[in-house]
Amino acid sequence: MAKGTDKLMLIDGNSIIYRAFFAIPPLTNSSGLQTNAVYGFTTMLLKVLEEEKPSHILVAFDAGKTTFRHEGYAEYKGGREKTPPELSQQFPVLKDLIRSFSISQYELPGYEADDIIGTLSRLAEEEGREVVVVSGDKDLLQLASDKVTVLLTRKGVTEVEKYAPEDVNARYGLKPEQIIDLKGLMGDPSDNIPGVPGVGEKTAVKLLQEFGSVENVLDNIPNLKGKLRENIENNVDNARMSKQLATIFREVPLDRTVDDVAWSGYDAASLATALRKLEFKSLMERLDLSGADAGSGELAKAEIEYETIIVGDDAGGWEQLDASLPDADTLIIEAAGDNPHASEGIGLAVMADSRCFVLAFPQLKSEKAEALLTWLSDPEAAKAGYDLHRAELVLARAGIKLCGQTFDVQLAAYLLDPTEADPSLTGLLQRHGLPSVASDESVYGKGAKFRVPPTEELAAHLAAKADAVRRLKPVLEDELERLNMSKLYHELEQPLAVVLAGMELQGIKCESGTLQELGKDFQARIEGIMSDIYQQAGTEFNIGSPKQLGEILFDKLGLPVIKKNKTGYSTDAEVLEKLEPYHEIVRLILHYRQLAKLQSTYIEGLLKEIRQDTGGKIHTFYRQTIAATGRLSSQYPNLQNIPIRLEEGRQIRKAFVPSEPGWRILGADYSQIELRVLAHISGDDRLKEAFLQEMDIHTKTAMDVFGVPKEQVDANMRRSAKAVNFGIVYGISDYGLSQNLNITRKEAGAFIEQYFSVFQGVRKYMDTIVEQAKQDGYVTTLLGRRRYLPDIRASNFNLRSFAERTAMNTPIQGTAADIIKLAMVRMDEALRERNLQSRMLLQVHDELVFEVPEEEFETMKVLVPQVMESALELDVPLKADVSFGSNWYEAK
DNA sequence: AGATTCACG
DNA sequence: ACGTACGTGAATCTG
Repeated sequence: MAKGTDKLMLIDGNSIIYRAFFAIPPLTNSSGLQTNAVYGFTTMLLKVLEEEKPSHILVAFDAGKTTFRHEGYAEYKGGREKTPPELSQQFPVLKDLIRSFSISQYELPGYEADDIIGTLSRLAEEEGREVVVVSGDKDLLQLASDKVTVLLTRKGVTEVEKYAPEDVNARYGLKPEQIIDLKGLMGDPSDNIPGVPGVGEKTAVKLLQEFGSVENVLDNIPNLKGKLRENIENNVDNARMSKQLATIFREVPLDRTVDDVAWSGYDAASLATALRKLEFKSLMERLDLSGADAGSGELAKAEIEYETIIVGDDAGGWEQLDASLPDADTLIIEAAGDNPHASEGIGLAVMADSRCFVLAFPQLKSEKAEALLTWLSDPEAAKAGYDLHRAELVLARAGIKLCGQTFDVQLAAYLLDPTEADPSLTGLLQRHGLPSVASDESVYGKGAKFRVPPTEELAAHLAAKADAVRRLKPVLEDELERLNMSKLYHELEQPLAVVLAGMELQGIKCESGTLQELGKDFQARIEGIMSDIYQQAGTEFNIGSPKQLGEILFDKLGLPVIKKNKTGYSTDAEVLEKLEPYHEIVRLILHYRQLAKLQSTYIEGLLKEIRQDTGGKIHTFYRQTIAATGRLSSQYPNLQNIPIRLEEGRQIRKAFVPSEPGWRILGADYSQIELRVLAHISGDDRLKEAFLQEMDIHTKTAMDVFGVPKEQVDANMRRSAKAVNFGIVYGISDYGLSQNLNITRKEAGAFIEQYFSVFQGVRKYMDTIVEQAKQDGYVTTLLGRRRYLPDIRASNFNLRSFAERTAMNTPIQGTAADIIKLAMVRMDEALRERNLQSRMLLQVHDELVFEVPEEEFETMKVLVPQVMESALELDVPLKADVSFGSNWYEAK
């Protein structure tokens, strides 16, 4: 869109969306979302953009329910119909769309959109700029001046009427600044502004033409007569107050300037994607965007703006590659298989300006690859890529150190929407309306059909990926900036990726002998229990088959059915525990299950993962882009769920030992990090006090909830309080708590009520966060990590309730994740700075595991908790407990 | 491939 | 009235 001369456009978002909602017949897109108000707003927006060609734009919104106007007059806007849910649903949709237009938006609690517009227009006027205000509300006419024009929507939203001061005069016979006097006299039923009864527009205008202002009218009451005089006499205060209410406040403390809202047009691709999602096809055509949208079916052919050069000992091209390396900035590493510690490299692509160099992976061994290896390992050579964490591991397995990772589109995309199910480059491109690349599956095949295609085809695919990274990078960087996550990305997640790769490559030593010994023991007991079970059942069957087990328990033995699932009887542990009193076999089955799990998942599973080539170590792979809350996850194998709760399983931890003689395992875990985070973000005084006094939090909760002194808290009370605390963190419901404590829903409800009456700040937080999620459509952590909750406004009770609990839980769990991630990055720095040999090996959500040489025991015992506790300053102290052991079992 | 079960925080 | 606790990964059975 052509850039206009210097002109600021200020749009009254609330007013226009309301108008549009009532003016446009209900439209619904295929996913059931009503979009009429967004559609109406957009058509209006396109029209005014085209006609006015502004250089700066801001859309202002009302924020929250109460404003400073309510302080003087609580009934302000009272008696209004509640905003229909079909409309309030559309607010977040509209706000997203405005973002896709790259247009600024602003709202500030306590002020209305009018006030924001009034203030920014004043600032612009003072700078001598031209201003256009767009609204459906004629109150805004008071802003008209020789610099400020007001566009009012007329029937519907697409037609607008232009008001310069002389137009205001022509229409009302008044000067713009008299509009507030007009309101003062005639009032405004829609805002519940009283005015003077019996005075409508005509009388008000007549009075103002004679006396000029409300104040002057009031001074001249003696000169009036009859009913009019009586009405005004009786409503002097009303008139004054009404005028005040109608006056736009032009001194709002904005943290934006006119320059901040500069607009240089929209990005066609982003807008196309957004409009396609909304199914606004006519608008896409009107803007000629169909071609800009990669997801539109008829795929826009990517204009190939780069040259693909195959490099290799047979193909040549080394000199050209070496000459281009100073300009190289994009790297793709392709490997076969999901586990990067056990994947063969296929190839790599390096992009420099308009040249993309592609090599088969083995070419890295060529003596001509020296310059390339230097580039890969050069921390000063910045590299963008896709899943560089994985790339670092694959390269490391080939003996090559990767440095200089500065931007990873997969990681960035995860921060922008951690719940997006499709993390592939192909999916990412589609969502951003960029030219697509072939899916890996279509190039390589899947499962048994996996094959590496001929060189030409492979090269084209890798080059297309490198090109895609290059296109995505600026788009994602902008989005991170806009959503205030740049710092989170560059200072936390990106450095963490490198720290994780280091931990994974280091690995943790695991003694196969210890596992095998345990396994023999488990095996003997499993066999014993199996024969007992067969005896009890009177027949042999597959105990591991829930179907066969169900038949034995419920059909043959006639035990009561507690719960059913899709496929038949449920036989999970919860059900079996309830069945224990009925038959001896139940206890045996529970024990069998427990041992079978240990044997298959932990003994056999871990044995398979021990690598001889790295000295009997296990190398997990932490995934940084999976968990919706910001937590890490661990795969191949999962080292975040090694047994601990039951003693039999806990023995497994004895196999995890230091990799050097004389070293020890150090475990450090945060104490109650989630409840401490809750104390901080809710600001609840009692909860904060509990942590400031370093009390046992569950005992303290029991004291407060049951209203008894410490001595009278028995084990059962503490257990209940503990369950309530868990429930609070998970987003509590009476049903969930009742299940956990095996009590009635009513009793659980009473517990919760009692808790909230004591911890009122927590109740307030829970209410506020859900409300905020409904308003914004997302929640955030302390570091600004964001999670969208599309179901928060669902009419389906289950979906909505789930989203509400998620809204309560995610800021807590996510902030705890932020904190330990920060601690890990700092810990890595601290180890380097001090030249320590100790190594950080594992992270288990609130725990870090290290291996430490003897001479560093004392240092680490102090350093680790110090770094963990100071990772982020909260209103309550963070606490980390440390312990040493000769294996992971003992470090408790 | 999807469901079930269970290990962890 | 509605019926779930929040977040993961792995093994196994089944259709």
